[in-house]
Amino acid sequence: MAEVPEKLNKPYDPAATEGRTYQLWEESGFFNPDNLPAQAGLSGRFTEPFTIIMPPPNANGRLHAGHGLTIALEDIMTRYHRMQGKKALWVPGADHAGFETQVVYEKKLEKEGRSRFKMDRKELYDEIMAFTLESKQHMENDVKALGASCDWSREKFTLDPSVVSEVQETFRKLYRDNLVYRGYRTVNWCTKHQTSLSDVETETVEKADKLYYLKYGPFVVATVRPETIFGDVAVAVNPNDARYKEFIGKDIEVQHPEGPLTLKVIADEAVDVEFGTGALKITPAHDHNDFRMSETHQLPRVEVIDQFGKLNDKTGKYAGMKIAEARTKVVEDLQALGLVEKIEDYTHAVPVCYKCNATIEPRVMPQWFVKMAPLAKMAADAVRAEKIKFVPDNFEKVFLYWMDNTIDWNISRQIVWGIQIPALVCLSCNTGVLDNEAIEGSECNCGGTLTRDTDTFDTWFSSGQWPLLALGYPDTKDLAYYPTDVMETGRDLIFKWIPRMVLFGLYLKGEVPFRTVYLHGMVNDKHGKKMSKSKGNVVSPIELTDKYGADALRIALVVGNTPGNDIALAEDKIKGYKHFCNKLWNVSRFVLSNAGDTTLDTPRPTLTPRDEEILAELDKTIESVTAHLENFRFHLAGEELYHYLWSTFADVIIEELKPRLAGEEGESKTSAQWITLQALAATTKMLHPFIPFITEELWSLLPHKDKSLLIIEPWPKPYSA
RNA sequence: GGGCGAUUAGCUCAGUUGGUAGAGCAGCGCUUUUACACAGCGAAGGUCGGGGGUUCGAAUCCCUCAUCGCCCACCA
Repeated sequence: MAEVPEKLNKPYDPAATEGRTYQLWEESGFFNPDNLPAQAGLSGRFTEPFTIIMPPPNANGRLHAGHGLTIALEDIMTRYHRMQGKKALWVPGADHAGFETQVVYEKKLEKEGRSRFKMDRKELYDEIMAFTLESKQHMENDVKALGASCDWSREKFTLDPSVVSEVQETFRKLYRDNLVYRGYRTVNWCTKHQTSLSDVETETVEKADKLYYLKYGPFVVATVRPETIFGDVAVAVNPNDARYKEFIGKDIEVQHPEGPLTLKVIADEAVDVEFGTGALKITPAHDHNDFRMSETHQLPRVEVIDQFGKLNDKTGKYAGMKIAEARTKVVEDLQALGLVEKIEDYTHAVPVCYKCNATIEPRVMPQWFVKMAPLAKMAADAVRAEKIKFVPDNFEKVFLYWMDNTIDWNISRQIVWGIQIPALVCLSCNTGVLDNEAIEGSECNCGGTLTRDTDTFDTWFSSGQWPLLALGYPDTKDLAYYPTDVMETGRDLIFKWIPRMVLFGLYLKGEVPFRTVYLHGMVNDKHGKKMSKSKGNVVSPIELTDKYGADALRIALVVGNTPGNDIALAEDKIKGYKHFCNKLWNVSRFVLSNAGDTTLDTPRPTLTPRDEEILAELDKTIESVTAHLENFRFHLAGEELYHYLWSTFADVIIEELKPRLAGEEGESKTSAQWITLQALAATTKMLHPFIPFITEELWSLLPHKDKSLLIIEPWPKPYSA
């Protein structure tokens, strides 16, 4: 009788096993699809590609729980398809995460009593680079600790020289195709971080404010920002508003503490007759809507607030005051002049910086903008033509709504940490040209000087091209993996990231970047509350891995988690799945200690009718689990395996076969040994994508000659097939 | 103001095409007898948010109401 492997007599110890197993996998080279071997008796394996590009984690810290889910799901897909014989490629990456990393680093500088505004551009860049490269290593180790079977030989960093040059080349292409332009318009300005932000980098918060009704020439206007009165250039009314018809097109005189203003009365459909008094003061330099009206009606733009959120010298005695202070003072002075009719309480949504919650100030600046309409149409058309499938499918509607309602995308950031925009700009006339189409320092058509644009790209400009960049584009070596199969990421990126990848993929390569988008929900704390440092409820996936093993964490994250829905991650649940791993370990111990001379190579013996039933039940499980995995129902696949192993295999089959296994040598005993071994092997294989470490370890202990690593074992097929 | 999601056991959540409700944890009881005390087994626990409809049959499909949550939005 075969001896039970010594290892099985001790409880499974994830901490002692996982590192060694991961090393075994890496040494095998099988994470790299180029190395997947021909297998005896199996033709056609490892020829057809299956590709996932990993959303590159930010290289500015450790992984969080959401990353754990990402790794678990993508690894399940990659391992499943590899076992199914696909040439599976999962490309890892690291994101320099421009603004986000700069914010992280600024906090570090603040703690040290330093400030980026006092640092030389190069000095700051080099320091953040050193910090990022160090963080990147920690991040990569975390990804490995979770068991990710990704091809490290193909890892890409968003600041790799080849990536940088290709991102800049895309900008030049867009410029030549007239899809990017230098605009002078209001942008979302963060006064703390001293940079503009795209719309998706702002959040809106409810704010209790006051609505001031100001006597304004013959009108009364309602405003929450009386301090911008010095920048007013017009009064707008609705063309159909009978009350004001007589004033349209005329000039009026408006009083304020710094003297009278002469303003034009304009008519614009955008003015809501119902709101306030139906008359609106227009401040083009400090309000997005007003700016738009200034374009339609050719109005001047008078800036009265500077980049630090202080009133400038056009405001007379208010110059140098911060907005809040100036507002109080201006209202007092207007009241003294009898110009305030009434003040109402008013709650409205204001945009804030998504990192520091500072109120976003609309500010007129020269910046680069991507013309979105034609690109968005390509993306929307591709989705309408079902080139991309969404899981869950309701996200398709969200995507299309977004693509049908785009506004031009501001890609200039006034930060050093990122890819520099390859352009020269004229500070006199605000035009810009490509860096390779003019000489730095040369004269602009307007007589000004062309200087190097110091701005960097919005990080989503480079991330948006990631599926191609990660495959080494424009190098064609790996383009056979494009379009990729699945893009799996958090549902919060449906706006920030997914659309940009789709439109850049189509624009650069003429093909969608992925065939399926799988969106997972947010990983929240055990009460379903969002994890945040300030609440102190953040859990680290690595701490959980250290405590319960990566396997337990992975399967706990996946089972019970439906696509698109948030998950409440309780430590108890992970503990429960650690018990499950323990169960699998002990089932294996029992089966192996009773296997006798039977191995996985033993030909199928004569089975009893009951054995046939057992096999039929296993077949049903194989078919069902396979169908779930093919259709992105990972939570159901995991749950079904859980039930099969525990409630069926352990509780029923093993208990029932115990007498036969303990009985006399003979056909009945042999068939019982054969069937328990087969069921155990099939279950171990099917569980491998979910709990790769323990299953690889168990596989190494199963009696089977010419055994390879479990990661390239063929996926089980029904026995009746 | 729009859009989306949720409402199932004490808590957190599953339930793929409609066929007599499931998991983890908590609580209760039992058990170291061919695996499992880093436990196992068992019992208990739910009129599946309310109402209406379709159906032989509805947690599942349709309508409606209520409550909660998320996202988007140029009513100053």
